[in-house]
Amino acid sequence: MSLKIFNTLSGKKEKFVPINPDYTGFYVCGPTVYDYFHIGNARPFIIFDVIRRFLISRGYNVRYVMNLTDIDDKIINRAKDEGVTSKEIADRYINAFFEDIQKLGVRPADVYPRATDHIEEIIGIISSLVEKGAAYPTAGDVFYDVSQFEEYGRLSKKKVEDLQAGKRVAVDELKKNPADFVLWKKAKQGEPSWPSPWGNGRPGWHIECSAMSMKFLGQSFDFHGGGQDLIFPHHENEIAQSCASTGCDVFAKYWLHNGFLDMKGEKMSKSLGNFITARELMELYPTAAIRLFFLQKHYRGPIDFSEEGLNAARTTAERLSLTYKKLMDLIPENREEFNAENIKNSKRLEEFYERIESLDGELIASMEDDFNTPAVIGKLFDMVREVNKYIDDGVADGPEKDILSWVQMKFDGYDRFLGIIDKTRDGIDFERMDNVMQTVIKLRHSLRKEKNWVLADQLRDDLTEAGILLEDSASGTTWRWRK
RNA sequence: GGCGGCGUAGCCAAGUGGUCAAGGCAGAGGUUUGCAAAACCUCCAUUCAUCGGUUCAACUCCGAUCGCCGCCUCCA
Repeated sequence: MSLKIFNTLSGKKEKFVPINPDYTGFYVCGPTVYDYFHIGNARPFIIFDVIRRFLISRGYNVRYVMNLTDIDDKIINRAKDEGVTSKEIADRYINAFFEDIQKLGVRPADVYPRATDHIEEIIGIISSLVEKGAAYPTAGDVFYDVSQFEEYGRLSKKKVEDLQAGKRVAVDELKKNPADFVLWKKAKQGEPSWPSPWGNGRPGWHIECSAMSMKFLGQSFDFHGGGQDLIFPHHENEIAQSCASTGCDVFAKYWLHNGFLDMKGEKMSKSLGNFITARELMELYPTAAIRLFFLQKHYRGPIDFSEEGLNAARTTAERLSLTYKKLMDLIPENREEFNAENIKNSKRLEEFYERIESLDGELIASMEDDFNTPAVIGKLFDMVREVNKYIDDGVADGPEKDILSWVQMKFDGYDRFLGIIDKTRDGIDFERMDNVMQTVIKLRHSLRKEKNWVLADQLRDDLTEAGILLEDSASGTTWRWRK
């Protein structure tokens, strides 16, 4: 099987053919750091990280870059409101960003370039565009001349003449063409600015991504990801700037765009005010549930945010984690290397092995088909049922347990890119807690031996109140946190 | 006005031109259990927005209609 990816540029699924054999370049549009990011913003952070981790697990050497936009109108306005510098605002929310993505189980990018650290590169690109006649300076501003770029509109499938320019926002009268966009903005009084050949000013929004992606990944690279709302104008403009300046045909080869998170049928956004921040949501739901909530839906489709959906995802995540914990508990400390030869004389083991092996193939195939995580999760739950059934039927020492360590390795493999199995013990010193609980369980065991059901039940009920669930089974009593 | 997307069971959500369609949540019954929990088994869409067309065969292809959403302005 080979990896197929839906490319916005062609509007079709395409086979993945890396540009460079040594590494795979992946650029994702990161946050503008003027506030905490909301749960809709979190979607690309999660999904593109999952895609990147899957690529890594398939053996690609991925170089993953996410920019931090640390200079723009919103940051400047916020700084004015609070009476602090733009840099203070940016630093504050960059720190918050790192805290939040870590809690969301998102692996850090390899590089997080900041716009303000790349003014020199940005000016370099603008200069070359001006030299080539692709951009024109006016009184302190520099605009990109859309009419000079034939391919303009290819990504978004828009024609410049069909755009309703000025319908909602007045067109800057300095522009030759309403679709032209600003590369360099003339400094206004009291705003942060940098010197340039066109006077003091600051970069426009789109140019930083061209500058930083090409600096870290080269003129042509494999993947460029972002939200669907960035297709136009942001990504269209990035292509125009980059290709006009370097003369290369391909800027990013595959363009990936995630769908939106809706709130009651409407896009969640800061401007509509219908948002909930990621950090607020993480107070209410475990990370695994939030990730599952996103991954149970294909990344290109819309998701409707709902409490019911999140609650369902929480129950689902718990089911998965419980099975994983069962595996862990059954596998001996000094596990034997699983050898498929050892199961040849057991029909039961052979069947189990083949069933898991076959589901494994289907799971990976689904992931390779444009990262179909909902189908992947479906296969994973087929496995969960197989494993639970297998365990329910009883597991003896030896090959019967060894095969479970093989299954656990499979699960670990999937979770290296999905990140939906809760393996944590909520930060509590689990060793000690477990020692205490073993004492309690022993005590209750003697009560049950005496058939003192009243006390035994009360002990269990009280523990449930305290947030700890006791579960009795033929092989003994186990405990877990109540969610 | 232009462009793009979506409409599958109570809810969420995959999928295929040809055994009347994965998985999850919720629900019903059962097995197991001292009870509980977990787990397992069974049931839960003759139907895939509507109407036409192509085809031996469509939910899957084409057209139209209705409904919803997004982009064309900052936006993940």
